Amino acid sequence: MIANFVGLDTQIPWCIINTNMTTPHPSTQNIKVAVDAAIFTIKNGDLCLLLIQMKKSPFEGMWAIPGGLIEDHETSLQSASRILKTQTGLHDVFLEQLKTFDDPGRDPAGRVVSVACWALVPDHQIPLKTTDKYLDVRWWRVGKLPELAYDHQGIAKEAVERLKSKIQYTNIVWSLLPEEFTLTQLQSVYEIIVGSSLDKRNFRKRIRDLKLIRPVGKKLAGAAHRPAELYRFRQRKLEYVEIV
Amino acid sequence: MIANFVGLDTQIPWCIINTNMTTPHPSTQNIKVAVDAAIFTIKNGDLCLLLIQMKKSPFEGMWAIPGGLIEDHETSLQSASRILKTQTGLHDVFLEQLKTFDDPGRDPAGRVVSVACWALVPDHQIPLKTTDKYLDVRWWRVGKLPELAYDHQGIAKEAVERLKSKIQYTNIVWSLLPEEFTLTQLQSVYEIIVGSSLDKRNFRKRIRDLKLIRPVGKKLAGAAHRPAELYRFRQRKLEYVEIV
DNA sequence: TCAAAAGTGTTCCTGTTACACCCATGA
DNA sequence: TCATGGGTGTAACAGGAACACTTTTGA
Repeated sequence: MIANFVGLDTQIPWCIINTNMTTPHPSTQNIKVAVDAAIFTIKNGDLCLLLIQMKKSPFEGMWAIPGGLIEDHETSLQSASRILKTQTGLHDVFLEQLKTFDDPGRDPAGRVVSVACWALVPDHQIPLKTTDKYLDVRWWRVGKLPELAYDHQGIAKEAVERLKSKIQYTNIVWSLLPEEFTLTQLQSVYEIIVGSSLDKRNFRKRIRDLKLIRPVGKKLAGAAHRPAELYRFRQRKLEYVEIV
Repeated sequence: MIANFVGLDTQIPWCIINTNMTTPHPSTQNIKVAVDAAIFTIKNGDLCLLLIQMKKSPFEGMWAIPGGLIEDHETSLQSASRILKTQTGLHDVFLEQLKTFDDPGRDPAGRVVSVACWALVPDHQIPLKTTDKYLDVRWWRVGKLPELAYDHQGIAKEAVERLKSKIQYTNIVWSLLPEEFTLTQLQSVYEIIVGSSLDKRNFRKRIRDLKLIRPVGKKLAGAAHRPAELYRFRQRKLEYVEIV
């Protein structure tokens, strides 16, 4: 099959990265491990990211993605879950690892490797909790983020990309919606995230075929028009869309 | 648009994860940061993973994905690149972050968070380098891996999944092939990774449309049949397939 | 002249896109 | 009765899948 491959070029190897060939097992390693949690929601028709305003120098007054050092006994996801609960009071939402940010210069205070996680929470009325560690906590429209501390601009960018991509082949939007919702609400969430409008009939056909949601049997009355059927996700946990 | 969302259910929150609400900023954190590098190649028609045989207790004699603590001044990718060069002598290949493995119990010797990376290298004749740190180094067929140390079975599994998925929408196979290759070799690599055979005419049509490769203008003679045209990738770096 | 792999187009089918009208309700 | 958003089907199109024979070489 793959038998007659041409041999590898005999070019002289050169090194892209200025590697230091000392032993990779220093007895004392001076690196801290943190978590940053990019928490998204949809508010008033916009995708929003939760940011905290920093109290401590050198980023005093600047906005940042909430985070902190992980504890010796917890995983990064548990740590992110803790941050999520502290800031929003929410739990049991979509939350996963994004990427680890480990540029040696990313934190001016010292070497900190950060495992970035991201989460999706439904729009909710519970007020955000300002702790004494921060000056303020707020939802910011993803399209109009302020300048961010550390390398958090990069984290935000990658998280948004992941969201846009993952919404296409999974059921993660369950975590942005209330338990019961209408098809119009569902479509609206997709439109906000992908950033363009979708055809109503095609959208409904596709959603029906995916079998991720089921009708509840109730209608949402109270508006001056035909009441909408309510739906629920079959699973409120990550499912991949079946590619038949 | 998204204005008339139903309010969030008033169910009583319960906690999935047994979070410990002590301060997330312990002054002394006792966690080490490592890198593990899952290095793949294709040998004799099989997808293979590079494993080292461990010297140290408690995994003495067991096979593992090569890795080590990262140094204070380097990123995880630089660290992985160093490992890659040490083991294979290669450089300038596809290498990216996979996921961070951080279960507190994953290393019996203490808390080690590992940033797993993965790489693809072309089949090459350069012998693998056994250092005095390991008993042995070998390529193992991915379908027949031995029992692995730590949580390396999980790393291997996720890396293979990522490879199978990423081959579909990027040009990463450039890193598994010599600089010049035939369309049959290219198809063979795809077949080995996806695990099923592909139609020759459809494959060539698709590859032609993707415009990732270009003919070199040479033919590979020497076999008792019509000589095959040689091709090169336009870019020997990550490109995403254009979805027209 | 034979064996072996290289190379090349067309038809069919399936899934995606485009598109317009009636329905149920509250005011 | 009117304004508002909810709800529904079909026809055209495009991209993917199935499929077989001729070419070029070395032995």
